[in-house]
Amino acid sequence: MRVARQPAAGVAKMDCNSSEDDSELRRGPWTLEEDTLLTRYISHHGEGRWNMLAKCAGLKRTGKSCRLRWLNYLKPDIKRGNLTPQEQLLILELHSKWGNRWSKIAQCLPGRTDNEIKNYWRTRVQKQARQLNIESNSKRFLEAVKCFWMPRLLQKMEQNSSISSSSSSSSSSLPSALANSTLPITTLMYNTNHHSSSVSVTSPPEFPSDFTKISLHQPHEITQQSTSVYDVNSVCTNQIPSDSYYVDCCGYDMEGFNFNLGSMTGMGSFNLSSSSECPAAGSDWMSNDMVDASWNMDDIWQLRE
DNA sequence: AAACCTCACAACCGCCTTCCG
DNA sequence: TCGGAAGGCGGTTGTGAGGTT
Repeated sequence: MRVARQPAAGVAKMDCNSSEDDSELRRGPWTLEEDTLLTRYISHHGEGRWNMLAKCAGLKRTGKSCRLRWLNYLKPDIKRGNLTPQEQLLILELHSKWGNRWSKIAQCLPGRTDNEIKNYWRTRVQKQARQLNIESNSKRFLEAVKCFWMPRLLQKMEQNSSISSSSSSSSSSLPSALANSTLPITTLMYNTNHHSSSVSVTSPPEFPSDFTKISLHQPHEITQQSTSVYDVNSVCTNQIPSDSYYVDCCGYDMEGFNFNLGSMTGMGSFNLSSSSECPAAGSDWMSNDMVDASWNMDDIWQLRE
């Protein structure tokens, strides 16, 4: 965890409505003492009435500042650490549905704050969009997320689950990574049999009917091929090679989708091959070092070299 | 070892909405 | 019904840590 910034020397600027007390308002990083004061006060009196709370607690902070500090940092049920693949997947899904409605998205991720999700999106997702020279709010990027990133997160989840299940109970049909999922809204289904496996994310009843539905399959009945360049129609009709996972894009309008992961110049096709042209989608794209919690989409989007 | 760069994230800002007298 | 205060939210910034050159 990062060390808090040094307390800012400055105080809040005066405005026309400032009282004398306001001129002493502190800004900048919170000190341990302030955190203690705020936590102690809220534990005794509860949240709400933030301006009054700030005064009563003896904090020289605005109510807003106290609220933010509590909600984003001090609240006991806040989760720390990297976002899990499940959480990342959910964020991608919900963002594709709701856009920058961070607080709404955060409500679906217990223990995660809107600020954290917003930061995740800005620092990781938008970074990838920049690297790919795609506008992060463009349809093109959205499709890239849906068709590459999401399935890989699913695959990651499956990989995690198979590792954990093999280390515990190999006969379990519900991997612990999924069984332990805290996702409140997304139904995760996992099936495995002798030759095939799938992970599906489906919409719960309370979601609109067009809510994202993606499935990850590895159908055994399709003949192996060395490369897997195929068009979107093939994907949507399940006529795809089996050396790669594919996405069931039922929930998406894939018409006119022009995207080639390898060159970014293809028309009407995209590449999930295991060739060197697209190592991210290759058979070794998910090596063991991606299993740790710090895994992120950089691993997915290593498109070049 | 130092300078520089990038990343992550806490905190702030300003606008909008809701609440309340 | 109105106006001010408070709360909520999304966008932006500042800064320390860690990595790279």
